Amino acid sequence: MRYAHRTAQLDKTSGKPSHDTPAIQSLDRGLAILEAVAAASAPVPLKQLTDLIGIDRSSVFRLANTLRQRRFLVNPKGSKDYILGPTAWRLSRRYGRHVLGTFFHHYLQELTATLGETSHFAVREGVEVFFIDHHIPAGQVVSVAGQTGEFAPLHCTAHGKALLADCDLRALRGLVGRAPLQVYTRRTVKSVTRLARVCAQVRVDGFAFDDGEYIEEVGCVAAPIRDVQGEIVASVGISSPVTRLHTRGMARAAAEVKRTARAITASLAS
Amino acid sequence: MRYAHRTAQLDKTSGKPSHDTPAIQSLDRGLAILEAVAAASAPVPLKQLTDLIGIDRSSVFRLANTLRQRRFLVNPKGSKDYILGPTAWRLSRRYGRHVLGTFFHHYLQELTATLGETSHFAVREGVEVFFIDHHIPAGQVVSVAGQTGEFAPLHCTAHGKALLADCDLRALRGLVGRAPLQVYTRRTVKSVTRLARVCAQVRVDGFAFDDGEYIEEVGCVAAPIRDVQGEIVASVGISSPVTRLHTRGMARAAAEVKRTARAITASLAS
DNA sequence: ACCCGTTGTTGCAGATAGCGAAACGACCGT
DNA sequence: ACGGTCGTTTCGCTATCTGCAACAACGGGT
Repeated sequence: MRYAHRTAQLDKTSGKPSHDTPAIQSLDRGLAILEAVAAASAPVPLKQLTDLIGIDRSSVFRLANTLRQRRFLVNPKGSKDYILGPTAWRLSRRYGRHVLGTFFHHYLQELTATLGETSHFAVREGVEVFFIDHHIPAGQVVSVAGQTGEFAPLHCTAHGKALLADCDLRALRGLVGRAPLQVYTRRTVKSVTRLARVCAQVRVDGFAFDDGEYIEEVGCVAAPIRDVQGEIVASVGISSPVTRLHTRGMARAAAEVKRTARAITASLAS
Repeated sequence: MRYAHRTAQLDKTSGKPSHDTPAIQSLDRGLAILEAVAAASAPVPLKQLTDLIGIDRSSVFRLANTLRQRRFLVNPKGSKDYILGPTAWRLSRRYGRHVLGTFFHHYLQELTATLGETSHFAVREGVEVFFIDHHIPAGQVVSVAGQTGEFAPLHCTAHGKALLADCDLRALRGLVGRAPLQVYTRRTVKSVTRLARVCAQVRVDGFAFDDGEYIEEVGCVAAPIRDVQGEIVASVGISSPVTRLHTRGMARAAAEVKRTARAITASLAS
């Protein structure tokens, strides 16, 4: 097949051909690539795109590369294959808000209200944490910025550790490889075995925390959200300046975050 | 500002400039337009895009037009302004699946399982129904195709009427204008006043139906989903070949759909 | 009603920017 | 080590995009 099913220029309501302003070739092709990646269920190698849309590999490469620069596409952990990137997500935020926002955002609101800190939802996207929604406290002088649409590493963030909670050493190795973990601050967990122990602890505690392991000044508490089968599908948590997290004690935050996670998990089971 | 904040070629993890394959200009510009529209909260006129990205009107027009042909952008009811289209939505649904899918899709599964018909979620997007998820029955010889990512009119679909249920005559006039309603089949509701009466009935019954008012052969039953404040935020329903809907009786379908809607509404309140 | 400014749309010709071919290089399996 | 596959880069040609400018469709003011 040539490059994808262009909806044949028909005005849906009337059937008359809409005036034929010719398409911009490279944009059109680029969008075809984007759709192809979106349609695929697994990371897509360049080759596959090439014979899917039927033009030269070099062109496909450059188009895909442009999409990557704008983060419509990304390569999972340095692989050459393509998956959808955060910008693609941002597109949806208007719709996404309608839905996801309407349905779950109030959990973030409540969490932020009771704790006075920025709260987030996150999911695991390949080997990274991906933030899908946030809520920022009103009238708080200093607070952590929202991160919706951003990626963060798994091994040194509370969300990441919450999302990894069910992993054992083998699973972790499979995910992050054998290489030593990227170090961001003096507190960053360096070894995978250590990380595995942390995960075990998260399973016990029901929450994970990050004490400036990723960004020196920022601490975080997060808990896993599970679906009906008990699988971890997302995480909810709060971010705070480390100092404040210490002084006010993380205990209360942990309790509230866990409560929220449980509430959401429960609402999924109904 | 020139056309948007390109993420300056930095490989996030290492800070080294990623190998500088130059971007495809037209694709890059097209994506800039897409992002601009996504970022905006209201329909965007061409002019605005033009001075936002700082190139000639004609180019912007042709780029935007290409985006429209692929339905990344659409013009709300014949206006010249741009909003995000269904394709953009489909992209995000890949993420959306992770979330929304995991969280609510099972309601559709159950509904489809008990009734043996295609089920949908929809939201109101401007003056149209927008389908955000669906589930198709397995092993059913004839069933209605899924419509995720598609638009449909409000006044002659079950979903539309469910979404409008709380509207009175004034509200309806504000939404659809004074013009007579577009007629699709002999059954289509033609007048706004009539529509208002139907809405009142929906409020009483707790569900809406469409007896081939939009597409001759397709019938549909839908019920509104409400958020904590009681506002209608979405709808859930099933589509069926009209004949089957008649013979099997719509009563059972209505009951099940209402039950599902109530369950979701309840899960939002928790 | 007329005009004028603004904004959307189409034609055109020139030049740029995108294209394919081919060379290069990285990687894998045998 | 070698051959094959796939990703990346170079290069020169020309198809394709672009900007200009004319045209058309509004809309608001007088």
